[in-house]
Amino acid sequence: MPELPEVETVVRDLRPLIVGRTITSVRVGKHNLRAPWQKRWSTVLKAQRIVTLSRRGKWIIASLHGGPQLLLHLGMTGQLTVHRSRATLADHVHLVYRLDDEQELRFRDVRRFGSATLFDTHGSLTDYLDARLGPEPFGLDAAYFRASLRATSRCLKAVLLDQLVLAGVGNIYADEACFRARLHPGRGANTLTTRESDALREAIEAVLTVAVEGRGSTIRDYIGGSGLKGTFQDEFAVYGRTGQACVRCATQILMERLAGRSSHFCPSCQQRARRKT
DNA sequence: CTGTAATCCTGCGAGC
DNA sequence: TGCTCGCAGGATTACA
Repeated sequence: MPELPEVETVVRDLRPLIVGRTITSVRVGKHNLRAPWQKRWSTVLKAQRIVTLSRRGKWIIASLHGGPQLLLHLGMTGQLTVHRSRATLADHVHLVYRLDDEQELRFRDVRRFGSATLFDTHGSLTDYLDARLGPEPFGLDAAYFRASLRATSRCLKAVLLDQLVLAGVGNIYADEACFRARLHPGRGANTLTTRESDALREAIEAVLTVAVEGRGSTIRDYIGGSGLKGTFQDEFAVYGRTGQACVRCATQILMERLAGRSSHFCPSCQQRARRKT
């Protein structure tokens, strides 16, 4: 599923297509997403102009003129794309927002782990996200990140996936960041030196930046808001490359289950303990 | 506080 | 061809 670079791409793609448009009607499919769609939300949204579209972590926020905010999460297989109203409806489309220009914003999600929720007042959405998300990874405060790592014995992989520590990193970019920082994802977070912690923070920012530039990664389902696939999957150093040669030293990439997720790393470049020479 | 597993779903590839 | 199994970009909860 979409992690920060994919969600950012969706938002950037959709902005010119839907900001300034007015929702004329909402259609709901027969299956619920993660959060059941409340009937009254359709009424609230009707005749509302979309004023801004933004991203926070892996969440998408559409702010409407009257004040309500639509909060969307793509889960593992969510797709958010604009189509002409007359275009045929694909399978697994669960929400359709008709716009005032003969177009529709469609939320397709095969596995239905995604969600769409409406918040009536600005405050409640902020509270909802603040309770779940730490700071954005770009321009992250170095002291904060060091302190966050020092404060826990959990392994790096678990910490990077923890949205309260850092918002937006998922399974792919956690592995890619660890590789770039030459750190084993199983390392205890509180065993890192200051230098290592800083290297990891920089690696996260670097990999996310390049991934955004590449419009994210498409492994199977992901597409941007314009329907285009991402390209960063072609630049993976470790993710999904189990058994293949490390791009840096040619050692075979290993896969290990950490924090309940497949974790890929080079056993030579990313050693769990410092090598005794 | 940790880690682990299960839950919500559908689809796809591997192996038999 | 068809079956079963395991696995998949996430978030949340229960439990040892």
